[in-house]
Formats: sequence, structure tokens, C-alpha cells
Amino acid sequence: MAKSVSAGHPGKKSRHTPAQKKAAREAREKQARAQLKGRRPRPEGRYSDTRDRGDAPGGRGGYPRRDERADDRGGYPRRDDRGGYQKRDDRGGYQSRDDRGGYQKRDDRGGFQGRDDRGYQRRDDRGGYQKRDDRGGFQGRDDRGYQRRDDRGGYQKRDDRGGYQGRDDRGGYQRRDDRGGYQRRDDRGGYQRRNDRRDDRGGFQRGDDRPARPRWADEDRSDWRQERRDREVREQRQQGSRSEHTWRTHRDERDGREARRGHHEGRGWEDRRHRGDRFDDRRSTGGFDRRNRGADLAPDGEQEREAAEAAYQEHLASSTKEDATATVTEDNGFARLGLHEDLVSALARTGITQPFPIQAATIPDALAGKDLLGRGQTGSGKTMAFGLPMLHRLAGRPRAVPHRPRALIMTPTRELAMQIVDALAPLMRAIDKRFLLVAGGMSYTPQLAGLERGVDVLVATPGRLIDLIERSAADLSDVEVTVLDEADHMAEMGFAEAMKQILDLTPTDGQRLLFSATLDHGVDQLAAAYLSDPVTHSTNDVAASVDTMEHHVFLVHPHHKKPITAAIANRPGRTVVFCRTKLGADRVALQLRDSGVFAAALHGGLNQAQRTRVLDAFKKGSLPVLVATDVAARGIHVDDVSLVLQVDPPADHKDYLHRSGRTARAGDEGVVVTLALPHQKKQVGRLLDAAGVQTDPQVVAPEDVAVIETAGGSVPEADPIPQSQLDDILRPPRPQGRGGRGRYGDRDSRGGRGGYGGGRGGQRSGSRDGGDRRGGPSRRPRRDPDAPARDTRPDWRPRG
DNA sequence: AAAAAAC
Repeated sequence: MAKSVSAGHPGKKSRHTPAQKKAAREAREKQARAQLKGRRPRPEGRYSDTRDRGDAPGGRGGYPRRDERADDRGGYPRRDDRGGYQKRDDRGGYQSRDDRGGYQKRDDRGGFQGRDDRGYQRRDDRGGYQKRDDRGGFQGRDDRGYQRRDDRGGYQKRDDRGGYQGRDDRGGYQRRDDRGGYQRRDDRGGYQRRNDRRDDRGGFQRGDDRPARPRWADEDRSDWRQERRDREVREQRQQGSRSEHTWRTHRDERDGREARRGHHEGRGWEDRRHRGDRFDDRRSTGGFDRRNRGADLAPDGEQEREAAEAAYQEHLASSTKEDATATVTEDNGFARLGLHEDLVSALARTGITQPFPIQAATIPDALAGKDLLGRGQTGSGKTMAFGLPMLHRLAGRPRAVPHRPRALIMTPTRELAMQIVDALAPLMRAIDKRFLLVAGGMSYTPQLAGLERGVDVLVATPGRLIDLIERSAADLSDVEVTVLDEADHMAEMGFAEAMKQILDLTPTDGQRLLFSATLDHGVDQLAAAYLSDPVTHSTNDVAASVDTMEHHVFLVHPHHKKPITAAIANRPGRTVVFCRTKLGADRVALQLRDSGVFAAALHGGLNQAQRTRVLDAFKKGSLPVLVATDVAARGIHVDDVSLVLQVDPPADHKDYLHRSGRTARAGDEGVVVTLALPHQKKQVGRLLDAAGVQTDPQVVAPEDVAVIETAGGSVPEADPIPQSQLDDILRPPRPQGRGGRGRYGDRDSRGGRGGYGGGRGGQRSGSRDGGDRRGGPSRRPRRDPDAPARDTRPDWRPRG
């Protein structure tokens, strides 16, 4: 633990002063409460109190922000901007922004200059918080523009547009990628960059009118296509000559401002196209089509809600096994490990009585409080391997103080986080602990409210957690156990920084459990920095050596890829198809549907509701084929995936193992087929070697039915799958209008809830906390009579 | 190189 990097966080040390600590907490709580109520906290006496407490990052000092903002456009304004989450509810976003003079102020304080000035520096010094703030500041603004439009336009719009939304969401990420870091520096070349930026700046105006009604939203689709063609021509011209900048400038001068606007928008569009997926994505998810079919929507909405409810009930039923009566028998392996009896019996109720090898190996050490480096395939039971000791440690302890979770589980993807909550929820209820999922793409409200109430176990993805920490909604200084799941993924570039930031905020003497499928460079570093004297455990099996897994490599001609893919995927049983890119996933899914194989894409470009719904449909079985990017390669567990088809070969052997690990789980049989184009043969060969797979590539043509059938496939003969069938999956269940809020909470995550949490907590713990929930404000915890009662969504928040 | 992760 001495190794832990605490030096950079002197604030942490200072927390031995109880008085300070208390004052800080009180101020924080007060502020958080105020935020929850959508108003600004009152000044609390001297400035310095609040500001000291803020310990700089994010400039959390509450009150003076407003004024200071004009002077120093540092973290303060940002916080204001972001604090808007509540206000957003109360008031229409844009308007109030204008009311507040938000834009103006930003102009005054030279927001953009600030960004210009600082942008470079920041990138240079890369100070975590600052950079975040800044990036966030600008980015957030942009994103929020979109977002807010979505929020306001609400539900319907999102419905109408379907895939479109995804595009917005993705815009955020992508943009961040583009702008952030080295990449942007590389591609932009000063000029272009500056152009972009100028455009962005113009974007203030744009920010004002655009979100309200993006220009293109009013355009006919054909115009779009025309415009797109035009742009393609332009692109070609630009590529042809290296004088893009000159050309642009010239054009701008020639056509004047109006043209620049057009240019700007065009540019944005081009950008998006370059990024790969927008257009096709939208097309494949039928956003526009749906928009044009608006008339269908109203009745569909009702159906959809019913369908979702049904799906939800189904989900409930399938995750309600805990009801089964079971007694803890003498040979219960978990009892022998010394686990808390409530945990053991809760496990027994779900039919789990014997630990998997990794569990048997790690649990004793974890119970002993040691730091742990666990290496094993997902599917080997890692969730319980860390979950059980963690909960054992919490069992019988007093409830966590508000905002200060006792245990933290970090995962690289939202899906994985949900999955972990699903798995651990019954156990946490069994020992009467509150838990909360904290992840992006979902509403803040329940997360803030949950933290406000106090959460014992926090399951989180990094970004949102940091966000909440910056908002002072979460404080990690009471964390006793930290779990990093899929640590190899989180040690990757881009994630690592966030992980370190988070780990630095947890006490150095806490227990840390790190799980990773592979132990390579990044994980080494992370482990060395944050684990003290760790015990290493590995289940020696790599996925490839699972003897129930069968591997094939098919060498295919590029032209044959599509029919062969369809023939392989057209099979009984669940199939996961992996693609390298989001665009590829969308395209393959579309092609499969065109060929009569029902498939849907899953990737990070979809909005969270869609992601959840797609995955849920796949789990439920209503969707037989999932076409995914590597978002699904790690950790995601779906029963009975009998085939993994890699349309694009994985990037390296680790990815191969991760991907193939989606099948042949828990002793099931599974087939892994990798398609390789001729020029990829060598690469795939190396990759398989590294993965320890022995398979001779076979040359396969569409006629080779016998070969294709090795995976149980057959040439599909069905009609193309209509878009509507996909829509049925993607479309959120909808509590229409504001009235619907009660049950599912806000729109953004409602879909996500649809199948996932929905009321799982409600259902199980209904008898326990239902009253509380219904009781609304009057039954809120004493200490917080003002907490919003709106979160009636039972899951993802602590029960209590 | 792509994907993922906050707004």
C-alpha cells in the first residue's frame, strides 16, 4: 500500500482532522441537497470554507461560482453548467441558459479564448482534473446542446429518430476522441484545426439555434443525399490537392458568412462520415425511415410499452430464482470457505452451492484481506470471486455514510456493470446492503439520490464515477474494498488515467482486488502501483484450451464473405458475430437481416437504452444473432451462445480469447469460426498461435455447405427481416409523456431499465421497500426531507 | 487501429 500514489493527493491526508472532515461533509451534503432541489446553495459563511473543501479539482467551491465565473473561467463555470442537471428538469434547458445569461457570460469570460489558450497547455500538462474540466466544459456544452434537445424533445423525438439518437451520443464520444489527445493533433494540422475551431466558435450562435432545430432536421432526405454527394465530391477534391485550407479559405471568402455556416455544417457532417458510421448507421437502424413513418408511432408506442412490460416480467421471472427454497447442506462449498451464512444461503437459494475453481482459490485470500490479482477467463465465476468476500466483509457492518460507499466495483463497460449488479443484487439484499449502479448514459437523478441516501456497494464505470466525484456526490474515502474487473481493459490507454484518478481517491490501506483475463503491460503497471503485496491467482486455462470449444478458420474470398456469414449465422441457437468497427457491425447486421437472418448490432454508438435492449433481447432469445464490436467481447455473459463468428479477425490473440470466451461457457459446448480474407491468412495464423489454438485454415466458398454446417448453419432462404422487427427491439417501452416518469424514471435510461432493472429490485424487495417508495417524500430518510421523490425506479439504487 | 468510458 505504501506504493500507492498518495503523494499527489495531499487532500486525502488532511482528512484526519475530524473537524475539517465534518465541516466538509456537511457543506457537501448541503450542496448536494441543494442541487437535488435544483437550486444553488446558499453561502455558508466564509468563502474559504467551501473553497478549501473543494480542494481545487473541479473547483467545487459552491456558492461564489457565479460571480467568479466572469473572472476566472476555470472549473467554476463548468460546475455550474453541469450542475444544471436538475435545472434541466425544472426548466427548459436552452431558455434558462439564456435567461441566466449563460452564453453571454461565457462570451464575457472568454470561454473560447480560454479554450484556445488553454487547450494546448492543457494537453501539454495533462493535469487530470483540469483537463477534464476544460474538455468537459466545452464538450459538455456541445453535447448538452444535443442532449438537451433530446431531453426536451423528449421521448417522441427519440423514438422517431431511433438510431439518430445514437448518433448524438456517439458524437460525444467520437468528438472527444477526435479532439482529445494525440490523434487530433495528428490529423488536424494547424490550419484545419483552427478552421474547425473557428467554426465551433461560431457555434455559439449555432448553439443557440441549432439545438432547437437543427437545420438538417427540416430537410428532406433527398436533399441530404444530394448534399452528401456534394460533400463527397468536395472531399475528393480536397484529398486530391493538399490545399484544403487554401481551398476552404477561398471558398469562405467567396461565399461569405452564410457559406461558412453551410461549410461548417458540411464539415461537421464530413467529420462524422469520416468517423465512419453515421450515415450507414442511421440508415441501418432506420432512423429516417421511421421518422417518415411517424403516423405509425402512436399505436406502436402502446404496443411497445406492453412488449417491454412483458419482456420485463420475463426478465423478472428469469432472475427471480432466489425465491426457490433451498437449505444449506453440509457439503456446501461456500460455507466451508467461511462465508457469512446469509450469503451462503442466498447463494443456495439460487442453486449455487459449490465454488468454481477461481472462487475456491481466491476467496480465502480475499477474506483474509489480502490484495488480489486474479487472472481468469470471464465465465469462470469472477463476479462471485470478488463479490462474496467483499460482501462478507461488509456484512454486519453499519450502513455506509451518505456519499461514501464502502465498496467499489469498477468495470470497463456499462453492460458489465449491470451484469454485476444483477449477479450480486440478491446477495446484497440478503445481507441488507444498499447498492447502486453508477454509469454513463443513464439518468443522474437516481444515482445522485442513491448516493445521497448512502450506498454500501457502488458498481461503476469510470467516467460517470469521476463526474459524480467532481460533483461531490460521491466520496471514495471510506472505500474499504475496491474491485477492478476486466482490469486489462481498464489499463488500456485512455482508461488508465481515469482508473488511477479513481484509485488515488480510495484509501491506500483499503483492500484491492484486481481481475484480469490477461496480465500484460498495462495491468502490470496498475497492479504494481495499487496493489500491495498481492496474491496472484490464475485459472490456468485460457479459453482456447477449453476442450468444449471448437475452432475453425475459414479463408474466404471477399465477395463471398456476405453469403458465407449469412449461412453460418443462419442457425438454431445463439450466435455472436464480432466485427472490428461499429460501422462494420451495423453493416453486417443489416446484411444479415436482408438475408433473412434476424440480427441486431450492439456497439457503443447506440444509446444506452438501445444497447441494453438489444442485449436483453439477445439474452431473452428473441434475437438470435448479435452483431457486436468488441464492446461485447469482454465480460458479457449470455447463456447458451453456441457460436462465435468473427467476421473480422480480432486484432490480437487476447481479443481472440476474449471474443471466443463468449461461447463454451460453464462447460457448454461452443464453436468459434473466424473468417479471414486471403491477405489476412498469415496474421490470423500468428494470432491463433499466440492464442494457443491449433486449427488449419480451410478455404471456404459459399457452395461448401458441408463446411459451413460444421457450425450448424445453412443457407438462409427466408425473406428479409423487416426493419420493424428490429424496431420492436430497439424501441423503448414508453410511459408516454411526463406522466410516465413515475415508474421508469427519466427517458434516457428508461429503456435501459426496461429489461434490466426495471423493477427487479421492486419485485424482490417490494415488500421491503415498496412502502418507502410509495410513501414518497414524507417517507424519505430523516436527514433529507427534501430529496426528490421522483426516483421510483426501484433498481440501481440501494434498497432500504 | 478500434473500441470503450461523462456530460
